[in-house]
Amino acid sequence: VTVQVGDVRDGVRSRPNSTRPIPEATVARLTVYLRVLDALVGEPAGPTLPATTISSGELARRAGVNPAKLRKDLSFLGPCGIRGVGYDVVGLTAAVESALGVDRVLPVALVGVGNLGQALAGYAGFHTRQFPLTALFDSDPAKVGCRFGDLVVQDVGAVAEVCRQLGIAIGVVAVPVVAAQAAADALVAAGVRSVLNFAPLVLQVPDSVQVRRVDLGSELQVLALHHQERPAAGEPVSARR
Amino acid sequence: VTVQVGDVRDGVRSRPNSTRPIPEATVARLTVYLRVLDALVGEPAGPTLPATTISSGELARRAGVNPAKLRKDLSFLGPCGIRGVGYDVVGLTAAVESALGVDRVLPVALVGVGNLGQALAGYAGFHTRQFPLTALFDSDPAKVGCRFGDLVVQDVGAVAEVCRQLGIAIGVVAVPVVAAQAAADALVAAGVRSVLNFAPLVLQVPDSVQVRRVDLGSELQVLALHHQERPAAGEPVSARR
DNA sequence: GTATGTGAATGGGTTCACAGCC
DNA sequence: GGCTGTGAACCCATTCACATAC
Repeated sequence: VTVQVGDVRDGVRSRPNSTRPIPEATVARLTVYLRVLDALVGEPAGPTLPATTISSGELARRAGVNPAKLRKDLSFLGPCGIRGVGYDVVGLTAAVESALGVDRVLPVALVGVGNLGQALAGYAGFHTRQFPLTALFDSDPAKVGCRFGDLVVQDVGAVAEVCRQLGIAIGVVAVPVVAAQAAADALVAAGVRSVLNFAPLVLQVPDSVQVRRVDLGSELQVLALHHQERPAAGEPVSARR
Repeated sequence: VTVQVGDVRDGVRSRPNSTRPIPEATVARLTVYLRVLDALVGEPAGPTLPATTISSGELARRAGVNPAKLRKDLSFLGPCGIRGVGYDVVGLTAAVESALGVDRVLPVALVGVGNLGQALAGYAGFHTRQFPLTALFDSDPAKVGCRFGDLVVQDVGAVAEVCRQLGIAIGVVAVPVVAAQAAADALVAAGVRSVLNFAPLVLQVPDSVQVRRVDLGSELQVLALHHQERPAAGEPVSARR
């Protein structure tokens, strides 16, 4: 099943597509469900059989979401469960993978092989079949030429040319703040249209390029705000009404 | 980026008296505005004066959002601009900081000092005045006892006791998947009510604990899905300014 | 004239509740 | 009996447009 999502950005709305578009928020959660499903098949399956099927309630619990929300999310893939029973684990996994388009191979380039860059390179979920890490760049002459795994670090000045040659689809920016915009510019010049930015600033890119930000500081601050609003630890939340 | 488990359903509602509740989505963007504002004061200010004031349009452009959205967001802080002029940079900075409660000091503990953990420890925005990195833990006997900066790595078995003693408010989980749930359990046992999780799985915690997930794999997959939906690079790379 | 602040309108996402199927 | 799938209601969030203030 090839699910196609409508253009999110342009004002060309009101285009009742043949296939329903998958909402933004649902896409984000589908990746979570996939994580949970993958973990499921790896499980010893406990006392029972290898748990060939799972209910929306159980899957929702493991994914940390509301069961109704989960069912609604999965409904965008078309009917993929069995009423009165649940979802077939391998079948559902396949359906979600298909919706997310895991068959597409998107070569990744990493700009910045400092602490963070090296950590990312070794991170589980990176360097998979879908996202082969294909090029490394750094501006530090001491790092250029070094090998990490089977890749050699190249100078950041070569980003545009090399990425274009290798057909890089996704660029990961893991350089210090001061170098981040230049790195993004180089990726854009190379025709990269998807960027994952770990530097704590907002990259300026053309509309045709999508950027996702991962910002530790922001995450901490959001946690902090909720922290002080929560009731002190210890007692049930129902304490004060 | 943000999957949050736990009780967030009515946001900031529990405080009828003080400021109006700030919507979830707005809080996330306030941290971005703060980033942009901080970058502004550090700027040489170009040909003009040190730019003591800034318009919603300019600030929105730098933050990558719609001007109307930005004004609506700021309106939750109460009137803080000057009509016909714009926002005073230092005044606005103070207002946003106040809304985010940057005066609250929340000690942070880091569980897992592998590649990722070390990268995080050195990350800008970590180890600030608001979020002092106060304890390090790892399960690897080779790492226990090592010093990073002015901290000594302790065994992960000591998490509960040490975190409680130090009054740790936020725990960061940067261990491999297999060890993540145990790490979270230890943090929860220590009374930590806010967790930032970098392991690619959904942590199971009580409702009284909030978790934010940062998952590289999920980010890549979301990028990937949008990637294939976008039109191939066709339009001119119009100036980003 | 210019730019903020904000009700009102619009759109998207979540939750509910129940119909439909096993 | 149990569980999925989904319209409908509800709620949050974005955008619009203009009154308001400088």
